[in-house]
Amino acid sequence: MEFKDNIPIYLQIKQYLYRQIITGKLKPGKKIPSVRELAVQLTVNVNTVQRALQQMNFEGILYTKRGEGNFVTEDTTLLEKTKRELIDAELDKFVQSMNSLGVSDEQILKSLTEYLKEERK
Amino acid sequence: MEFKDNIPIYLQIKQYLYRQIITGKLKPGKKIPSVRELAVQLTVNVNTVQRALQQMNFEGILYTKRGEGNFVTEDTTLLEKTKRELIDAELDKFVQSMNSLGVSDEQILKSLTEYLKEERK
DNA sequence: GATAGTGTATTATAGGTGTATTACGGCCAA
DNA sequence: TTGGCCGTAATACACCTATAATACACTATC
Repeated sequence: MEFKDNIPIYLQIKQYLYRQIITGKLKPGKKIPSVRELAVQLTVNVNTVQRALQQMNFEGILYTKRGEGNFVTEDTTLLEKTKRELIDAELDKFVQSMNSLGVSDEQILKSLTEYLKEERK
Repeated sequence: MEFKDNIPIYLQIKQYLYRQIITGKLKPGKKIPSVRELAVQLTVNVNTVQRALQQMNFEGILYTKRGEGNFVTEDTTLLEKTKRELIDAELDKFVQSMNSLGVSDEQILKSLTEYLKEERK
Protein backbone atom coordinates (compact mmCIF):
# COMPACT_ATOMS: atom_id res chain seq x y z
CA MET A 1 0.00 0.00 0.00
CA GLU A 2 1.13 3.53 -0.74
CA PHE A 3 1.17 5.98 2.09
CA LYS A 4 1.18 9.71 1.94
CA ASP A 5 4.05 11.41 3.57
CA ASN A 6 3.24 13.94 6.24
CA ILE A 7 0.39 11.89 7.63
CA PRO A 8 1.21 9.21 10.20
CA ILE A 9 0.96 5.77 8.69
CA TYR A 10 -1.01 4.35 11.59
CA LEU A 11 -3.72 6.92 10.89
CA GLN A 12 -3.81 6.01 7.24
CA ILE A 13 -4.16 2.37 8.23
CA LYS A 14 -7.08 3.25 10.47
CA GLN A 15 -8.71 5.13 7.64
CA TYR A 16 -8.10 2.25 5.27
CA LEU A 17 -9.64 -0.28 7.62
CA TYR A 18 -12.57 1.97 8.45
CA ARG A 19 -13.38 2.18 4.77
CA GLN A 20 -12.98 -1.53 4.26
CA ILE A 21 -15.46 -2.07 7.04
CA ILE A 22 -17.93 0.59 6.02
CA THR A 23 -18.06 -0.54 2.44
CA GLY A 24 -18.64 -4.10 3.58
CA LYS A 25 -15.36 -5.57 2.44
CA LEU A 26 -14.81 -6.54 6.04
CA LYS A 27 -18.07 -7.79 7.45
CA PRO A 28 -19.54 -7.41 10.97
CA GLY A 29 -18.51 -10.24 13.28
CA LYS A 30 -15.84 -11.44 10.89
CA LYS A 31 -12.17 -11.73 11.64
CA ILE A 32 -9.82 -9.28 10.04
CA PRO A 33 -6.30 -10.28 8.97
CA SER A 34 -3.83 -10.73 11.82
CA VAL A 35 -1.43 -7.96 12.79
CA ARG A 36 1.45 -9.82 11.26
CA GLU A 37 -0.44 -10.48 8.07
CA LEU A 38 -1.50 -6.85 7.77
CA ALA A 39 2.05 -5.77 8.48
CA VAL A 40 3.28 -7.79 5.53
CA GLN A 41 0.36 -6.79 3.32
CA LEU A 42 0.89 -3.11 4.00
CA THR A 43 4.68 -3.37 4.12
CA VAL A 44 4.74 -1.84 7.55
CA ASN A 45 5.93 -2.87 10.97
CA VAL A 46 3.76 -4.92 13.31
CA ASN A 47 3.87 -2.21 15.94
CA THR A 48 2.45 0.31 13.52
CA VAL A 49 -0.45 -1.92 12.64
CA GLN A 50 -1.09 -2.66 16.25
CA ARG A 51 -1.27 0.99 17.07
CA ALA A 52 -4.05 1.45 14.54
CA LEU A 53 -5.94 -1.61 15.78
CA GLN A 54 -5.63 -0.57 19.42
CA GLN A 55 -7.30 2.70 18.68
CA MET A 56 -10.05 1.12 16.62
CA ASN A 57 -10.56 -1.33 19.41
CA PHE A 58 -10.94 1.52 21.84
CA GLU A 59 -13.36 3.19 19.47
CA GLY A 60 -15.52 0.09 19.43
CA ILE A 61 -15.25 -0.70 15.73
CA LEU A 62 -13.15 -3.77 16.45
CA TYR A 63 -12.97 -6.16 19.33
CA THR A 64 -10.08 -8.37 20.22
CA LYS A 65 -9.99 -11.98 21.25
CA ARG A 66 -6.54 -12.58 22.58
CA GLY A 67 -4.92 -15.50 20.87
CA GLU A 68 -7.55 -15.47 18.15
CA GLY A 69 -7.54 -12.17 16.39
CA ASN A 70 -9.47 -8.96 15.81
CA PHE A 71 -13.07 -8.93 14.72
CA VAL A 72 -15.38 -6.31 13.26
CA THR A 73 -18.08 -5.21 15.68
CA GLU A 74 -21.55 -6.61 15.13
CA ASP A 75 -23.11 -3.39 16.33
CA THR A 76 -24.60 -2.32 13.02
CA THR A 77 -26.02 0.79 14.61
CA LEU A 78 -22.53 1.91 15.48
CA LEU A 79 -21.36 1.11 11.97
CA GLU A 80 -24.14 3.16 10.44
CA LYS A 81 -23.44 6.02 12.79
CA THR A 82 -19.75 5.88 12.01
CA LYS A 83 -20.41 5.93 8.31
CA ARG A 84 -22.62 8.99 8.61
CA GLU A 85 -20.02 10.72 10.76
CA LEU A 86 -17.22 10.03 8.32
CA ILE A 87 -19.26 11.32 5.41
CA ASP A 88 -20.25 14.40 7.34
CA ALA A 89 -16.64 15.05 8.25
CA GLU A 90 -15.68 14.84 4.60
CA LEU A 91 -18.41 17.27 3.62
CA ASP A 92 -17.32 19.63 6.36
CA LYS A 93 -13.69 19.53 5.38
CA PHE A 94 -14.48 19.97 1.71
CA VAL A 95 -16.84 22.91 2.02
CA GLN A 96 -14.56 24.64 4.49
CA SER A 97 -11.56 24.18 2.20
CA MET A 98 -13.40 25.46 -0.81
CA ASN A 99 -14.73 28.46 1.07
CA SER A 100 -11.27 29.37 2.30
CA LEU A 101 -10.19 29.27 -1.34
CA GLY A 102 -12.79 31.86 -2.07
CA VAL A 103 -15.32 29.54 -3.65
CA SER A 104 -18.93 30.28 -2.76
CA ASP A 105 -21.47 27.58 -2.03
CA GLU A 106 -23.11 27.91 -5.44
CA GLN A 107 -19.75 27.76 -7.14
CA ILE A 108 -18.88 24.65 -5.19
CA LEU A 109 -21.85 22.81 -6.61
CA LYS A 110 -21.10 24.04 -10.08
CA SER A 111 -17.44 23.04 -9.86
CA LEU A 112 -18.27 19.63 -8.51
CA THR A 113 -20.84 18.96 -11.20
CA GLU A 114 -18.34 19.89 -13.88
CA TYR A 115 -15.65 17.85 -12.23
CA LEU A 116 -17.82 14.75 -12.14
CA LYS A 117 -18.69 15.18 -15.79
CA GLU A 118 -15.03 15.52 -16.71
CA GLU A 119 -14.13 12.53 -14.63
CA ARG A 120 -16.52 10.21 -16.45
CA LYS A 121 -14.52 10.39 -19.65
CA MET B 1 -3.94 30.15 15.19
CA GLU B 2 -5.08 26.61 15.88
CA PHE B 3 -3.20 23.81 14.24
CA LYS B 4 -4.30 20.30 13.65
CA ASP B 5 -2.23 17.66 15.22
CA ASN B 6 -0.78 15.03 12.93
CA ILE B 7 -0.06 17.52 10.18
CA PRO B 8 3.23 19.43 10.28
CA ILE B 9 2.66 23.02 11.30
CA TYR B 10 4.83 24.43 8.56
CA LEU B 11 2.55 22.82 5.99
CA GLN B 12 -0.50 24.32 7.66
CA ILE B 13 1.18 27.70 7.57
CA LYS B 14 1.83 27.29 3.87
CA GLN B 15 -1.78 26.41 3.31
CA TYR B 16 -2.90 29.37 5.37
CA LEU B 17 -0.73 31.80 3.44
CA TYR B 18 -1.70 30.32 0.11
CA ARG B 19 -5.30 30.96 0.92
CA GLN B 20 -4.65 34.45 2.15
CA ILE B 21 -2.99 35.19 -1.15
CA ILE B 22 -5.50 33.49 -3.36
CA THR B 23 -8.43 35.20 -1.74
CA GLY B 24 -6.69 38.53 -2.14
CA LYS B 25 -6.09 39.23 1.53
CA LEU B 26 -2.43 39.40 0.64
CA LYS B 27 -2.07 41.23 -2.63
CA PRO B 28 0.40 40.68 -5.52
CA GLY B 29 3.58 42.66 -5.12
CA LYS B 30 2.81 43.52 -1.53
CA LYS B 31 4.91 42.70 1.46
CA ILE B 32 3.71 40.04 3.81
CA PRO B 33 4.36 40.22 7.56
CA SER B 34 7.93 39.51 8.63
CA VAL B 35 8.94 36.07 9.83
CA ARG B 36 9.15 37.29 13.40
CA GLU B 37 5.78 38.97 13.17
CA LEU B 38 4.17 35.88 11.71
CA ALA B 39 5.82 33.76 14.37
CA VAL B 40 4.17 35.84 17.08
CA GLN B 41 0.88 36.05 15.23
CA LEU B 42 0.70 32.29 14.75
CA THR B 43 2.31 31.48 18.13
CA VAL B 44 4.96 29.46 16.43
CA ASN B 45 8.73 29.50 16.20
CA VAL B 46 10.54 31.68 13.68
CA ASN B 47 12.22 28.66 12.15
CA THR B 48 8.89 27.04 11.46
CA VAL B 49 7.60 30.11 9.67
CA GLN B 50 10.76 30.37 7.68
CA ARG B 51 10.49 26.83 6.52
CA ALA B 52 7.06 27.53 5.10
CA LEU B 53 8.24 30.74 3.43
CA GLN B 54 11.31 29.08 1.96
CA GLN B 55 9.16 26.53 0.21
CA MET B 56 6.71 29.10 -1.06
CA ASN B 57 9.64 31.10 -2.28
CA PHE B 58 10.91 28.09 -4.13
CA GLU B 59 7.44 27.55 -5.57
CA GLY B 60 7.41 31.06 -6.90
CA ILE B 61 4.44 32.37 -4.94
CA LEU B 62 6.67 34.59 -2.84
CA TYR B 63 9.94 36.32 -3.49
CA THR B 64 12.39 37.46 -0.90
CA LYS B 65 14.32 40.66 -0.65
CA ARG B 66 16.94 40.04 1.96
CA GLY B 67 16.85 42.68 4.60
CA GLU B 68 13.45 43.88 3.41
CA GLY B 69 10.97 41.09 3.61
CA ASN B 70 8.88 38.65 1.63
CA PHE B 71 6.55 39.74 -1.13
CA VAL B 72 3.71 38.13 -3.00
CA THR B 73 4.54 37.39 -6.63
CA GLU B 74 3.10 39.74 -9.23
CA ASP B 75 2.72 36.91 -11.68
CA THR B 76 -1.07 36.84 -11.76
CA THR B 77 -1.02 34.00 -14.25
CA LEU B 78 0.79 31.86 -11.73
CA LEU B 79 -1.67 32.89 -9.05
CA GLU B 80 -4.63 31.94 -11.20
CA LYS B 81 -3.02 28.65 -12.11
CA THR B 82 -2.29 27.92 -8.47
CA LYS B 83 -5.84 28.65 -7.49
CA ARG B 84 -7.18 26.30 -10.11
CA GLU B 85 -4.77 23.60 -9.03
CA LEU B 86 -5.70 23.90 -5.39
CA ILE B 87 -9.40 23.73 -6.17
CA ASP B 88 -8.87 20.75 -8.43
CA ALA B 89 -6.88 19.01 -5.74
CA GLU B 90 -9.70 19.56 -3.25
CA LEU B 91 -12.24 18.17 -5.68
CA ASP B 92 -10.03 15.16 -6.30
CA LYS B 93 -9.50 14.44 -2.65
CA PHE B 94 -13.17 14.88 -1.85
CA VAL B 95 -14.57 12.67 -4.59
CA GLN B 96 -12.00 9.99 -3.90
CA SER B 97 -12.77 10.01 -0.20
CA MET B 98 -16.48 9.82 -0.75
CA ASN B 99 -16.12 7.02 -3.25
CA SER B 100 -13.99 5.01 -0.87
CA LEU B 101 -16.76 5.45 1.68
CA GLY B 102 -19.09 3.79 -0.76
CA VAL B 103 -20.80 6.97 -1.93
CA SER B 104 -21.54 7.07 -5.66
CA ASP B 105 -21.14 10.17 -7.78
CA GLU B 106 -24.85 10.89 -7.85
CA GLN B 107 -25.08 10.42 -4.11
CA ILE B 108 -22.18 12.81 -3.62
CA LEU B 109 -24.07 15.59 -5.35
CA LYS B 110 -27.19 14.83 -3.41
CA SER B 111 -25.37 14.75 -0.08
CA LEU B 112 -23.56 17.98 -0.81
CA THR B 113 -26.74 19.77 -1.82
CA GLU B 114 -28.43 18.67 1.37
CA TYR B 115 -25.41 19.62 3.41
CA LEU B 116 -25.31 23.11 1.98
CA LYS B 117 -29.02 23.56 2.69
CA GLU B 118 -28.56 22.45 6.27
CA GLU B 119 -25.58 24.71 6.69
CA ARG B 120 -27.44 27.84 5.75
CA LYS B 121 -29.62 27.70 8.82
C1' DG C 1 28.34 55.33 10.95
C1' DA C 2 24.62 53.78 14.11
C1' DT C 3 20.38 51.70 14.57
C1' DA C 4 16.33 49.04 13.77
C1' DG C 5 14.12 45.77 11.12
C1' DT C 6 14.55 42.28 7.87
C1' DG C 7 16.00 37.30 6.30
C1' DT C 8 19.31 33.48 7.34
C1' DA C 9 22.16 29.95 9.68
C1' DT C 10 23.61 27.10 13.53
C1' DT C 11 23.28 24.42 17.54
C1' DA C 12 21.04 21.92 21.22
C1' DT C 13 16.96 19.77 23.01
C1' DA C 14 12.54 17.31 23.05
C1' DG C 15 8.70 14.68 21.30
C1' DG C 16 6.30 11.84 17.87
C1' DT C 17 6.68 8.29 14.38
C1' DG C 18 8.34 4.12 12.35
C1' DT C 19 11.46 0.19 12.28
C1' DA C 20 13.71 -3.90 14.09
C1' DT C 21 14.09 -7.24 17.40
C1' DT C 22 13.04 -10.01 21.26
C1' DA C 23 10.08 -11.91 24.44
C1' DC C 24 5.82 -13.22 26.84
C1' DG C 25 1.03 -15.11 27.20
C1' DG C 26 -3.42 -16.88 25.24
C1' DC C 27 -5.93 -20.05 21.93
C1' DC C 28 -6.50 -24.15 19.25
C1' DA C 29 -5.75 -28.28 16.73
C1' DA C 30 -2.84 -32.24 15.86
C1' DT D 1 1.31 -31.71 25.52
C1' DT D 2 3.29 -29.56 21.77
C1' DG D 3 3.61 -26.44 17.87
C1' DG D 4 1.86 -22.76 15.44
C1' DC D 5 -0.85 -19.11 15.05
C1' DC D 6 -2.71 -15.14 17.65
C1' DG D 7 -2.26 -10.37 20.43
C1' DT D 8 0.84 -7.75 23.43
C1' DA D 9 4.82 -5.49 25.49
C1' DA D 10 9.43 -3.58 25.85
C1' DT D 11 13.62 -1.94 24.12
C1' DA D 12 16.88 0.47 21.09
C1' DC D 13 17.66 3.14 17.04
C1' DA D 14 16.84 6.64 13.36
C1' DC D 15 14.34 10.29 11.31
C1' DC D 16 11.35 14.34 11.10
C1' DT D 17 9.26 18.14 13.36
C1' DA D 18 9.24 21.96 16.40
C1' DT D 19 11.19 24.82 19.83
C1' DA D 20 14.67 27.85 21.84
C1' DA D 21 18.52 30.65 21.79
C1' DT D 22 22.13 32.85 19.54
C1' DA D 23 24.53 34.88 16.01
C1' DC D 24 25.28 36.75 11.41
C1' DA D 25 24.15 39.42 7.04
C1' DC D 26 21.55 42.63 4.41
C1' DT D 27 18.65 47.00 3.77
C1' DA D 28 16.79 51.37 4.72
C1' DT D 29 16.82 55.41 7.34
C1' DC D 30 18.29 58.75 10.30
